[in-house]
Amino acid sequence: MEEEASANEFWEITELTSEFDITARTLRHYEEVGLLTPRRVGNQRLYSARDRVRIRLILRGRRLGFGLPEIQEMLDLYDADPTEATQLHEVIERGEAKSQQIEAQIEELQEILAELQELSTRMKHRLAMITSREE
Amino acid sequence: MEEEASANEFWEITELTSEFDITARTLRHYEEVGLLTPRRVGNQRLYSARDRVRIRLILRGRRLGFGLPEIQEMLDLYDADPTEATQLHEVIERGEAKSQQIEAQIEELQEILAELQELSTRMKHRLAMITSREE
DNA sequence: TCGTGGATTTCCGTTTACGTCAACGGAAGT
DNA sequence: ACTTCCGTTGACGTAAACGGAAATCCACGA
Repeated sequence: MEEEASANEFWEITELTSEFDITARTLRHYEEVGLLTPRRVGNQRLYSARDRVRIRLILRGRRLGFGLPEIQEMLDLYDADPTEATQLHEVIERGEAKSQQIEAQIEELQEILAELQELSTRMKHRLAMITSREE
Repeated sequence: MEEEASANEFWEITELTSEFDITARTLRHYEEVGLLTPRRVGNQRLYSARDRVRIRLILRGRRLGFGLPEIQEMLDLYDADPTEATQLHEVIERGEAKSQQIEAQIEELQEILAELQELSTRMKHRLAMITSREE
């Protein structure tokens, strides 16, 4: 009975490094560039649930080849809470721009996928020819 | 009447730089790492139609965030012309592995897309609220 | 009080994918 | 012959995204 109170609201850095399989250096780097802003107790970092969500989003973006500034933009979109109409317009515009970009990206990936699958079926046919001839 | 014969079989480097909007350095770099192997006339590079196809594929891969070694792998798959059954198996395996990886990538992109679109509709609703209240 | 283990800061190193000179070459027009 | 215009080969520079080592800090238990 020492810290069970307030139900694990925060996480230390090493907990997250093992959970997400990244290094502490990486988390500190994300902080350096402004992607994360964990609380401090003394000089020790404590990450909130929101931070964890953001980490998940960042890593997904990285897997997909996005750069950190680009990921920052997308996080900004999620965070946006505009009250004025003009600001709302702006956020909607940027969101739809990103959407279109991602749609294009999906289409290009689907092209590659189709080509790979066609390749695969060609090779399978060829394999069938060979093995039948070899009997 | 000086070079119309054999119908523009090859391209010089600057033709390609303007066509694909990349620098000569980039093309030479792709050659350094083995992605391209243009012919030489003297020490001047001449790119074939096949080279142009590869350049297109390379640039598409780059847009999608793939690294050059990864692009090399995919080009190797397209180039593969295996005759032995074991080699065929290998190519098929690698091709299907890449396919699965790309499918996963597409799914993650679709998640992002869905989130962005949801965000957009939320913002549009909010905008509608505001503007109607302001009349 | 000491040490020990974990966290932090600082700073230099590394990889990838080119950018950017510098120096030179060869063909083409004049 | 001279300039002009690509083109070439080094060789070094650079931005992004961390890696890794060294030195420091610091709470906690024996």
